[in-house]
Amino acid sequence: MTSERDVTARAQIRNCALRLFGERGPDAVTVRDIAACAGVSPGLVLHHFGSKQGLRDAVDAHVMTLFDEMLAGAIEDPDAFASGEPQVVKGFAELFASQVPQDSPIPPYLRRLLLSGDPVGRTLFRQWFELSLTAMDAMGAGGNVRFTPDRDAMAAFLMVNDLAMILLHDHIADAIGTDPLTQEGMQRWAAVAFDVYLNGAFTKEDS
Amino acid sequence: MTSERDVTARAQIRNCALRLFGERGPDAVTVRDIAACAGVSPGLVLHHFGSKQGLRDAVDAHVMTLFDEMLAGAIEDPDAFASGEPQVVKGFAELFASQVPQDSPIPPYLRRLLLSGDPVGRTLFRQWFELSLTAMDAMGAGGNVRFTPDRDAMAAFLMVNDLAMILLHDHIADAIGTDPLTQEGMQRWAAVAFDVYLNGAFTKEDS
DNA sequence: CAACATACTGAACAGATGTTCAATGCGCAA
DNA sequence: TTGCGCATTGAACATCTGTTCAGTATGTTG
Repeated sequence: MTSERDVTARAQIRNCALRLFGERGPDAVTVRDIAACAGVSPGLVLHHFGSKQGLRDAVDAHVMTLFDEMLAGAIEDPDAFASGEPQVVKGFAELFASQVPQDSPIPPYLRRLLLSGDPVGRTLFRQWFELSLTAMDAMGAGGNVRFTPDRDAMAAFLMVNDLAMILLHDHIADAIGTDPLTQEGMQRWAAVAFDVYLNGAFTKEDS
Repeated sequence: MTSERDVTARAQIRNCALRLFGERGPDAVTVRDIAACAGVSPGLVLHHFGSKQGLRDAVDAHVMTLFDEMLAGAIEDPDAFASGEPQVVKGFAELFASQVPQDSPIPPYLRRLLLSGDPVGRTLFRQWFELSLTAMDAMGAGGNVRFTPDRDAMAAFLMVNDLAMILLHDHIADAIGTDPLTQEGMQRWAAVAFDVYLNGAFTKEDS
């Protein structure tokens, strides 16, 4: 009897919570809001998830699963890793642009996850940072990335630059007039990033 | 009769709201929380600011004023702008590290401002972006920054990389083991940024 | 058919929250 | 002193919110 799609009411509730939590923040969303969005009674939300906190945990777990699948799919993809291309540039940002639909609730939720200070976000960042380290090492072994004395800081720098595009993407779209999470916007952004990472941003007056 | 410092109760309330809003988000902070933090009664909060929304607006306005002063001071400072040094690198991030105390409530609040999607954050970003554009132009005229076909995207890229360090600074501190908003952490971070912006991050195999 | 498990509803409740308001204290001018 | 204006309090109120629960429907198993 679900109106929208052929998904269980439980999944419907979880999806609504994911979207609303991302848009307004969990504290500004009531159980009744979620129930109304999912077209069910408030009681059913608690019936399936025990409590609002339980629902938050379930949404967190679901998002982590989605990310895991996304990364796993990307790693298995022969075109993505271990090729001759510089991988940190077309890292998370391009992965997002290719895998995540236009109006996906994931980016807003990711924003909250990384900036709310909760342990789930910390775990996620840590996980991605480890991945960035190994990716950079692989690129270094392939001769694509310069040697640097501060390996950790360099990996963090490149990764954070990448993440920033996702976190600030609305502002960037406002500023440069193109949404960097669309295909063409990503090309424009990647062009600049590639240029800087290849040639730097400053002139060398001494060379 | 204020216990903490020699500030008016009104300012005390505003400061507490700023700190608590930044830490937990406005929706998770009650009027009673703020009153307790400021050592006053809940009624006084509403007496001074009309409503909770009024207090939020007042905090926003206060933060905007602080940023204006910070930027105005930096622009007037002969050592900061219009020198021969590359300015976008030691832009907002270093400005923050030098002007903002260790446990300042500003960074957490700035995070919420930029990522909550409200118009104040949008204004702030826009404002800083315009500043970045003029700064980059000045550097270009001075011969410090390379010519680039996509001026807007380049300025946005450099600025966003800088902002990211502030937004993600807890995560970065976790990952690399040094807080990039301290003096030594900033030096480490700036070293990497300077290196990349001067020499790039990739090797050129064709040169 | 009967018994049961499960999905689901909607009313009800206790506590929290934003807000109002009458009352109090206090400094200051007349 | 008297009176006025402002800061401040704390109780009270209406509403909202998370949660509980008794009850209904439906499909499944014996």
